[in-house]
Amino acid sequence: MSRRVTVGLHATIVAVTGEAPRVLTVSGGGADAGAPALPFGPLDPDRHRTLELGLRAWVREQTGMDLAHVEQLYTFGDRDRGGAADGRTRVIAVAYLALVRERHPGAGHSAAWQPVYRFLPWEDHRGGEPALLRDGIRPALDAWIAGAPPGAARRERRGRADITFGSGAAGWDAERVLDRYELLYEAGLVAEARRGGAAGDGGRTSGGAGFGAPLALDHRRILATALGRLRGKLKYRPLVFELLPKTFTLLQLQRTVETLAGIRLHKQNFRRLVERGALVEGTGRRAPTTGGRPAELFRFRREVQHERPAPGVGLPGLPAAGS
Amino acid sequence: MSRRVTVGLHATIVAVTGEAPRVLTVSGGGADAGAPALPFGPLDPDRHRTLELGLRAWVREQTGMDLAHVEQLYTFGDRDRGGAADGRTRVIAVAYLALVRERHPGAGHSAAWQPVYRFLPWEDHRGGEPALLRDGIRPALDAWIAGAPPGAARRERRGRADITFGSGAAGWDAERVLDRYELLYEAGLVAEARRGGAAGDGGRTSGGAGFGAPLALDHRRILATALGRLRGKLKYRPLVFELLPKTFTLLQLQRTVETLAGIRLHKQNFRRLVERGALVEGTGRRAPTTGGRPAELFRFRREVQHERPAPGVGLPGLPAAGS
DNA sequence: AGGGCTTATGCTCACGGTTAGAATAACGTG
DNA sequence: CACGTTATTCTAACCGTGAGCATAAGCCCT
Repeated sequence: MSRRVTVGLHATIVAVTGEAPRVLTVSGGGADAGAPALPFGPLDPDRHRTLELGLRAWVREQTGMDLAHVEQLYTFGDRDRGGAADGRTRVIAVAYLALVRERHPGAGHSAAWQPVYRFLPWEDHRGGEPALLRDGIRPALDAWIAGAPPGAARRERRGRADITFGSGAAGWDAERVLDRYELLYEAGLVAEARRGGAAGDGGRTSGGAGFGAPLALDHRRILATALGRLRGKLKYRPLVFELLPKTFTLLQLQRTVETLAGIRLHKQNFRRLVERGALVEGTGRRAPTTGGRPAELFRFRREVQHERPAPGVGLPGLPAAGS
Repeated sequence: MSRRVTVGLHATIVAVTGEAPRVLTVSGGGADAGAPALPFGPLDPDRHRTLELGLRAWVREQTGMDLAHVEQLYTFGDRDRGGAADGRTRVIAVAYLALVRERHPGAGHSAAWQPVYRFLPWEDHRGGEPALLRDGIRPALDAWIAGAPPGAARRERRGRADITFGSGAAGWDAERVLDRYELLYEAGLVAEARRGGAAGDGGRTSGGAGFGAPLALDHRRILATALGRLRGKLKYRPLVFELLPKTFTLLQLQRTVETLAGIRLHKQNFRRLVERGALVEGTGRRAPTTGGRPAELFRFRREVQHERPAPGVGLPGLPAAGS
């Protein structure tokens, strides 16, 4: 007897406040042991004219929030990804990334902002390589590597770990968020890997409950996809400005980028890049001083998008785009 | 009464032969006047364990072809995108890009290879800017721009046209394939815009049947998405090698990249880039001569993927990745 | 008022990669 | 053996980036 197909719309809503990227979560529904979830709901084929409109409707309902910038991320459809109450429905998930400025979860809703790096703690390298990586993850990965039969299989694991988590020659590539999460998943080092999926190693490599806080369903995978995409896109699209107030100082701008990219940037060079790219223009006004020389307030020049092909803030490793 | 939801799996299968990128099509089904279609079929929630496996199954059935490299592109779900026989079913489309080496459509199938640039003729700039662009598209776009009320609205159209089709300061950005198709669609300059969608201008701006050959449903939009993604990804992923025989000359490699990117590259620099990136290694053998000094045959070094973070062939405009 | 602290802003220098060609090598052909 | 063709090597100018020094402009303190 044929199963039904349902399409779920999932929103990764990101804001930056207090030098931390945050994601909006709702209280996890049912299946998993109360892990928080991303806002989501099924596509209503009658009421939702487009997928994106359906997403906006669900988000408004669950969080009271209107989304500005929204983009599609990826569609997940494995049979075992969960999300179905019964076994008779096949649930496809279309995941979106949304960026918002405000911070009010909308009164009367159970939505709450959570720091992104609670779920992906190994991704924040602003204070150097996190201790968790050195003391927890790398050793666990080494064990996972050693768990493979010697020879090609083991070299294969070693190569993947080196390239995704950066080691030796290859540095840390901030964009490989999804690769890293998936590697940890396969190695049985995140809690979700033990919820029914086929963990490569049976999960025996890990000691505790896995690294980072879990989310419901495959929502942490979606979050990893979102962060990776966001980091990549910062370089060639002026997305940061969706997260900032109308006027801001260059340091605020820099901090926001650093917060998302998870790395520190050279101040003077960052300033040069932004100004040479004509991404901002100074308002004459200065910001309320915070201890030093007061900074000028800038505003985003929306026109750039109609002037240059790929305006972005430029992250190290890859030169800024636009010949 | 609630409509049903169906998920369609669509494949953009690309190969390069004879200095032209080609896409595999099947004879268009039903609705549209026989325009060719991409291979596709509905997800069977019972039989297809993952979306990608479902796609492979449909492609094998319709074209007798086994796919190697497959990646997801985008999910289309607008209510008016068509694809439903009756009005009672909501059809979501998950589109994929696949790269293949071979050229045999598999005997006994109606599948055929079509040059990609038949459908997107304005995208091939290898011989300089195509005449169609100068004599056909730009004038038509100018008319579309002039059709907007003076002031902000008109400036808006002008800006979009300039940035997507490159004009004046902004050069031609090979990756903006989708932007260009969508602009032409909005301007009523492609045949699909008149099949029921809400064309911005009612289509009155265009003379003939629209630029480029149409495909069934929204398949030309999918093709544009695929080509744009492919062009972008060439830079930081060694995808070209999926399209080449096991050994090849550097010129063959260059021609394949040029073919996809739609632009010509500087020979000496291309060679240096590829060699410095350690993407290939020479076999001692030489290629059968074609008139000049015989070229050495190279092979792809698969190991690079485990050595460097973002190996690709590098297109002009954006420097090659990997610091 | 002046020293010291803090953050903002301006400027320079070296390095590495890219662009654009010139120059040379190796093969077939008339 | 000169010539046309394609392959391969090398150079020189240029540009953007990475890193750090130097100066400016506020505050707080004595």
